[in-house]
Amino acid sequence: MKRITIYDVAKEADVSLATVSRVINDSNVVREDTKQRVQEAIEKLGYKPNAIAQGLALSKTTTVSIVMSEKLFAYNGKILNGLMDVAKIYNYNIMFHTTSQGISKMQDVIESIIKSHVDGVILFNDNFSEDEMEVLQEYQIPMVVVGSLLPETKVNNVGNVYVDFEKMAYEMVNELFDKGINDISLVEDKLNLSMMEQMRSGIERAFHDHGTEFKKYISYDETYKSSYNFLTEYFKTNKPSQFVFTFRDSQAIAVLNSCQEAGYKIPDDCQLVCVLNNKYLSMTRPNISTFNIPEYDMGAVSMRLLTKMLVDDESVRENKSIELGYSFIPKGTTK
Amino acid sequence: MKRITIYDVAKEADVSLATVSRVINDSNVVREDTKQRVQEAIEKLGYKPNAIAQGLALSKTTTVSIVMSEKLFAYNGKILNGLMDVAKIYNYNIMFHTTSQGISKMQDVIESIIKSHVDGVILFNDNFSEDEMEVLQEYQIPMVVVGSLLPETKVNNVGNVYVDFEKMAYEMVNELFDKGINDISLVEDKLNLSMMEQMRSGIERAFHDHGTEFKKYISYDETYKSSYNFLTEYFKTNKPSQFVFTFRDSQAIAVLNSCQEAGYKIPDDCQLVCVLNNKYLSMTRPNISTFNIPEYDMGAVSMRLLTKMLVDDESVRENKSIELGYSFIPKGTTK
DNA sequence: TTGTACGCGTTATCAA
DNA sequence: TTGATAACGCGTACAA
Repeated sequence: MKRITIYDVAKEADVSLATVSRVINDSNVVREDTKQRVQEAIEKLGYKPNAIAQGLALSKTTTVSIVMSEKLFAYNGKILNGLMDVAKIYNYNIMFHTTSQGISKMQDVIESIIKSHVDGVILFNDNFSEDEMEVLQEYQIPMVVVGSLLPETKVNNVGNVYVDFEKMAYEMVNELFDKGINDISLVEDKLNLSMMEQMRSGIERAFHDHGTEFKKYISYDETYKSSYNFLTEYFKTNKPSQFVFTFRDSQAIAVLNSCQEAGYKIPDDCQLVCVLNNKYLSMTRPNISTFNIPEYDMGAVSMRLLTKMLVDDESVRENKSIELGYSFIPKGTTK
Repeated sequence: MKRITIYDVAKEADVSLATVSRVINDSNVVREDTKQRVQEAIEKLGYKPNAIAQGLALSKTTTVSIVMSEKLFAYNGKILNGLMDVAKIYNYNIMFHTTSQGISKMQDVIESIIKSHVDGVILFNDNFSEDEMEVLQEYQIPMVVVGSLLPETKVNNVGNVYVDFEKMAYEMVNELFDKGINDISLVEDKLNLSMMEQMRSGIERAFHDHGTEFKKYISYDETYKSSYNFLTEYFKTNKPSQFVFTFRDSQAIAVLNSCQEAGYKIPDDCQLVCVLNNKYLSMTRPNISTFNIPEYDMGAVSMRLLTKMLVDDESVRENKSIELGYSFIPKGTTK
């Protein structure tokens, strides 16, 4: 079955292809009755414009690339939801790229982004180096980074939608100090290293403000099982900290389970917070305290920012950096 | 910055664009020294072929569409991983489409698939009607459906990679009957309705084989919270079934928590199985028994099947339906 | 208001 | 072995 082209429609409606093109693109110079005829022909033949040919003619694909690490997207469902919903509203197609250590290096992803001539790119944090961003920049591909605050960089003109994890950690630790709590741990999340870095630096700043030094940055393997095993062993000879920051659900649950099984009471012996919120935190006993990070909005705002940059870069030249708020959700693991 | 085209390379290497094209596409008729010259020019200018133009010229985009419902992809991470890895190997780009009730109806997704001229489509179950598949079929777009067994349909020539949930349920229930257990419930999962249908029919068949009738197909709202609340209320006046099938982690955990809190012992008073396995099932006490569904393989096999269909449909004409195995993983909620 | 003709960047066919 | 040139399907100046 041959695909219907604009020529077929033109012949059917007995006009030139230019006229058909005008009808498709809502030009208002077409006379009403010919417009009618053309639309009937389109309907009759079931014509759909070829986006590839349009892309070539216009040098515009109405497609944006989303890049995230293979391990992350199970956790970033809501961000992805936000991205997809807004992309749908603006009629953008999504090219989806994942990166992982072995099979798909960022290098290949960049290569395919450039070849595909997508109109813009959305990058998740922890996925790329500055060099890699510069490559994209050379090709003038509009770009927004979603996740945490982008460090000062020579790569300019990049959109950034973020939550200020540094501030979040800083404020929380200050409050803890006010309550007399100073034995605080931060459990590393290898999937979100840039966010970890910011939280750590916020905590360090708070410690420093109180004339002391933060030492309990805990780093071990990334799976629930190994975390759980590590901690179970650890708690045989060590007491838990007064307060533990974790980033993801599974880390928090590992702490909760191992700690409770070692005979410690939560939140009495050890308070616990998990930064990223999801339903699993409500399935434990007690429920795990967390933050309300506006994940869906992070996606939605990022995509909206990108579309603005695509339509008219000037209009957003000065405010490509958008901070989103957060709030603490106390549950059963803090007091 | 103007993008480098094949013309620029031709001029730089002092050959015609035809020759450049031959070098790019590994034609073996090019003399070695000119090939050298061209490659140097490509290198020097940083030329990358424009995939859009290639797509137009070849009527082939090396892009495949993946369609899944917005709510599902948080659960289908592993399938997606399998899909992406294999796509990467065969150098296919991925167009990612999500469907949801409001914003992006399947109709729009189909429209954009057709316009994009992707080479093939991978559909997740529960995402489309037979009519919608027929539309894709009309446009001759190769298609594979991943998830559960496709029912007999007039839409032919569709790939299908599946796990036989009907058999799984049937076998398990038979074993239960052998052990004298006949009070069995199946909790509906609204996110995976076609799989539910198959499990239900497997259970019904087993009941029928034993001369009785299956009645405990339980259906309520889909979130953890509402499930938990429903069950908590339910167990105030009702005993749990001897054996409960759930599909997703949150449903299983809702049963586990509410049941235990109502004073029932698991697995003594009530046995529990969750079909889809993930790490959260190991975070509960006791750990929840489950099945090993080869999710990653489902994705990988699907994509490989699709690429085969794209390259040479004849070679796979007779075996487009691929069943993958499963196995039971007993943990603490069964005995 | 409509049509003609060129350009978008490739591949492929044919001559040379 | 190489080079012109016609497609691929569309948008758009420009002409009519």
